[in-house]
Amino acid sequence: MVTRKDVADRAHVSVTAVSRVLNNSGYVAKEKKEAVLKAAEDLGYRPNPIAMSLRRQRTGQILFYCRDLGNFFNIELYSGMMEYARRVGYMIVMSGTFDFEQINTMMIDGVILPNQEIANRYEKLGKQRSGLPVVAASYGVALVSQRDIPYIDCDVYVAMENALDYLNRKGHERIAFATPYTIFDPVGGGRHIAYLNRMRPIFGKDLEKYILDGYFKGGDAFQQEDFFTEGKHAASDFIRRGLDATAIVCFNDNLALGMLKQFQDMGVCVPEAVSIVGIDGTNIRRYVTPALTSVDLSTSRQGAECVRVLLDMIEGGHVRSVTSVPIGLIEGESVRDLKLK
Amino acid sequence: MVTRKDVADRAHVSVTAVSRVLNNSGYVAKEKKEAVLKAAEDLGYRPNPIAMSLRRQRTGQILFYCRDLGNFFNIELYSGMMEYARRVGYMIVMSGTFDFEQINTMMIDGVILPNQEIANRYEKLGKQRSGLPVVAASYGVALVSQRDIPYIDCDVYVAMENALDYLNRKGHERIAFATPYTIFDPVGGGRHIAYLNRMRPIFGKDLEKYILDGYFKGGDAFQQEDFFTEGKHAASDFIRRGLDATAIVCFNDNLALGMLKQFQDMGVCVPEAVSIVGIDGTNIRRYVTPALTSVDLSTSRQGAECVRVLLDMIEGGHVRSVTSVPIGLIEGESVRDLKLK
DNA sequence: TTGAAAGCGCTAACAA
DNA sequence: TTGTTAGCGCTTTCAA
Repeated sequence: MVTRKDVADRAHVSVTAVSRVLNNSGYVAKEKKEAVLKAAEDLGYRPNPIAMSLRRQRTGQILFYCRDLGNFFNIELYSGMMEYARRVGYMIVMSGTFDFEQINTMMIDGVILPNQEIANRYEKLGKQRSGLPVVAASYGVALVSQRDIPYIDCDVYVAMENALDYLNRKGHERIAFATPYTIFDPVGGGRHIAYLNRMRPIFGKDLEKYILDGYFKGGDAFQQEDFFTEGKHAASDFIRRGLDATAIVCFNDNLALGMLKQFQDMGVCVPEAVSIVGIDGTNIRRYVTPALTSVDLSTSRQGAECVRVLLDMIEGGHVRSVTSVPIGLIEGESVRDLKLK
Repeated sequence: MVTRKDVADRAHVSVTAVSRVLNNSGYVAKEKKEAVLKAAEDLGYRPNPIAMSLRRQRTGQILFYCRDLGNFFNIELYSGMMEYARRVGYMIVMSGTFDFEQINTMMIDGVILPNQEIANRYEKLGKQRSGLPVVAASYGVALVSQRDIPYIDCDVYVAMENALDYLNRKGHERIAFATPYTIFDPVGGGRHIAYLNRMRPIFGKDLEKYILDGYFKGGDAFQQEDFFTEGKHAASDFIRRGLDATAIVCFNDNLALGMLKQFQDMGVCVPEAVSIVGIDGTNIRRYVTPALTSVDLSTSRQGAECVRVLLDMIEGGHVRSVTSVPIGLIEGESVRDLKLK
């Protein structure tokens, strides 16, 4: 390994001079400058990134506290983070363990937590290392229980309303909901509440029949969650219950894909027999037939915003408590227009 | 930030003593030891990872030189790397730029290159920073042009043979091939060669009609490649050419999914009208209907092996030139058994 | 205009 | 058994 000392020796100057040349700072005689440059070139000198980091007390790395790449949503969050970070010279490292303590052993300048539940836990258990900035992605800011952490929010209450509005416009009134969590579990968040608010008037006391829920047993925010498989179960239940709903809103795209798959395996046509809407708007929706109609949560944008806000804290010291990303809807082929009937 | 110095002051000992206690090395009097532990606890001391890294000249990080998470194959490689790395206390950072120089600014102990093409370029352009260990994933070791880098190989020649063998067993003789590269482009590698070898006797001079190729224009190993979209084009071409093949082998799963999607959009039934086999065995194959039959390349295993071999170089100094992962086949529902006819 | 020296947080050889 | 010291590679006073 070639160090500044080596360059200095070769150019017959001090390491200080080398630093000045390489950083374009301070005065240094022209000819010495050239000598340094040449020596550095000859030796193939490369600055040592670790030493740089130690010196400036900054790693240029951010932790995305997540391990599950099985959920396409996380992949998109991550992609958004990567792209933004890359442009501003940062790196994203990904890791999620059961042990927050491990965060303290990492070379990072800040942490991005993937949701409120983990953020809450972090507040309680993890905030050991003083001064490490943290932001969290959140899904309905009204449900955030404490505000010590800035949130980059995506309002899934609105997302659910978008899904239901869209289905209404297509003539659907009786709409079921599939979620892996139990319907009153706060983890379900705004999606659950919005559905209940909108559908209670429609279904009255029959409402709970139309809710396909509770597939995750002993739910734990840290477990690897297989939404796809639970979606298959939800589809089976839908048929078993003989529901007369014309459409189903799914907790997320992975789950929607599971339902779609199971329906197709059972010979139930989508969208002819039943329509499906996902939530997330992940890219994967394009890969299936029928292409999934899904609520667009601007996920990669949310990832990018997480990085932006975090860097604002790291570099500028600014803290903004909540940032939001827009919600849309992406039409696919998984919803039948009943008005064309 | 609390340092060992702070702890030392509070415990009325030297920093050396603190180090010894915290590292369980060397002698230190029992009562001092306890004082140190208590002081560290009181102060909430955490070792500074950057200083540790500088000291031991090791970052505990490995670069996966890749940026494209749109290809499920890369996601699986990455997952395999992450899991293995996690178990041995390393982190994987992911980044791929057009500029190899940037690698020199990263806090990493080694690099994993995602394929031979990039490895070749790296050899030519990048090997600036001396001593940084590198391994590469490869796809047919016979095609590796130089051996300065250890390869973790996955023999896609065999993979293609597996696909064709399987199709033969199911009664398919006339089998087309879809690839985004031109058929004689070495980038295509073993898949191409194996196909040509096996199908030339079948198709004779008509062979090239059955090859749907060349969709990537001005192919560049660094570009973001959209296999899915090119798969759609390949499917359209298949129909347009009016081919009488009963099955198609696809370059990879993403491309296969594109073909499947396009066939379905055009009303061509898979596998009734035409069978499809992918190569990769990515998890995504389960998400579509019909589930994709695909050659299993042990991708996450390959990712893990990349890390294992690289760590062998980093920590042990051992170098092994080629490591291989097994090839299998995962049955889905995208191949029709013609023998049941 | 230049370089010696101190320091970022940590470890290890050495001396006491 | 303990602490002083030098050093990992780099930057930045500070004095010359």
